[in-house]
Amino acid sequence: MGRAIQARTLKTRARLIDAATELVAQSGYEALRVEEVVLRAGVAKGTFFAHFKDKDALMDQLIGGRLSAILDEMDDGPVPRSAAEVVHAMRPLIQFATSERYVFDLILRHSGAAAIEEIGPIAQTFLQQYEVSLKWVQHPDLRVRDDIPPELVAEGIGAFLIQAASLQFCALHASVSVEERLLPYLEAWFK
Amino acid sequence: MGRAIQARTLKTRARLIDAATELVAQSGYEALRVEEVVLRAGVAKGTFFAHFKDKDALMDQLIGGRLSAILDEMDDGPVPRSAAEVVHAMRPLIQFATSERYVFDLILRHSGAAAIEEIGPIAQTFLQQYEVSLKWVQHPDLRVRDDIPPELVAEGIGAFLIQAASLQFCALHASVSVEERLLPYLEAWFK
DNA sequence: CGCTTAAATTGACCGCGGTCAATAATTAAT
DNA sequence: ATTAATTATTGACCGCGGTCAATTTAAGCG
Repeated sequence: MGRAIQARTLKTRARLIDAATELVAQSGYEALRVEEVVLRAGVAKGTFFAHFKDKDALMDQLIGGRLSAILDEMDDGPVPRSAAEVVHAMRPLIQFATSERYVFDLILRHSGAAAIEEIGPIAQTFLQQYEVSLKWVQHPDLRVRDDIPPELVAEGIGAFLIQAASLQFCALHASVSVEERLLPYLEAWFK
Repeated sequence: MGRAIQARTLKTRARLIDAATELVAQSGYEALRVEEVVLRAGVAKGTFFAHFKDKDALMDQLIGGRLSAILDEMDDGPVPRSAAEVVHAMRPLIQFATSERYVFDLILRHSGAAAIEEIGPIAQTFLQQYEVSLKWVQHPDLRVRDDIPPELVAEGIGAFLIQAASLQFCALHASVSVEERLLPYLEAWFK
């Protein structure tokens, strides 16, 4: 057993995250530089890497936090009653995930974890999305096909979310909005 | 109007690609270093970037080439007659795409193009996959649901391929093989 | 052949993520 | 308080992708 975490450690960690959050608010995720974070936080570069395995680990936390908050709001809201309402309810999620190409790529890259103990904030949100979707799909107000198990439908919604979002960045499909693209996919699950 | 391309240019380009291909065969895609490629090709570092916009552009070509060759073979083979046969026919594609985490991430990152004139080799293969899938789905031997348009089913197969492949890298789902995971998704499209 | 002009090549240099041995600050025990 | 053992912090340094002004090579022309 090691010792308890020092108060200093938590303070430094908070300063790093605050600095990063401010910089992201200013110039977005892609433009974030570790050197600028430590400069603003008033610590040395090495300190950053004592707190985060790498730059991606910080991003995982920042972006995972936002995603989780959005999913919490989705979960608190009313259960959608049609494919169109599902798409509408998922708008904030898609909006954020596709706000920057860099963000979307990072989400994909962190969607799975190599080991159970390594599951990070973003990977968590994929489970969260599955659970919210499953809850909706199992609700009687939402009339889903009864010849496909609800678990599969919930997983399928996740797959289509990714598909719709990734097509967002594709010039061939840029004319159609994410919502319009997602709708026909989802309608295939409904009766 | 510029001048014609020099023979020297083509030779240098070929030497770079050959060197890269050999190095990948030796140690995989992730371990590839631009410095090693130019060393083996016998050119300066700057020359590499005169031929490829960045390292990713080389990877796009190497990986896109392999994917395209695999899809050509899929297209030449017989049309699968069931969900299980579809999964089996797609095995080589999944196999290669999930051979390295780095490869899969790169494929995702290049799946869409920011502008029409920028569509690279990997983005091309997504169209190719769609066309092969559509051909299968429209073939009378494969009995697909008739209440969903074939174009949507073809797109859906692409989405499920990505989903199944990405779960491959997730510890929570590592026990199930990609083929086993893909099958129930596809069966939802069949009658 | 020279001469001009465009294209290809070079390698020193930069930006930035990430490492690590040395140092400083904390804690626990005597 | 003093000491010993942990933990946190530091910043010089490295690896590697990518840039660019300078140089070399080749193509087009009289």
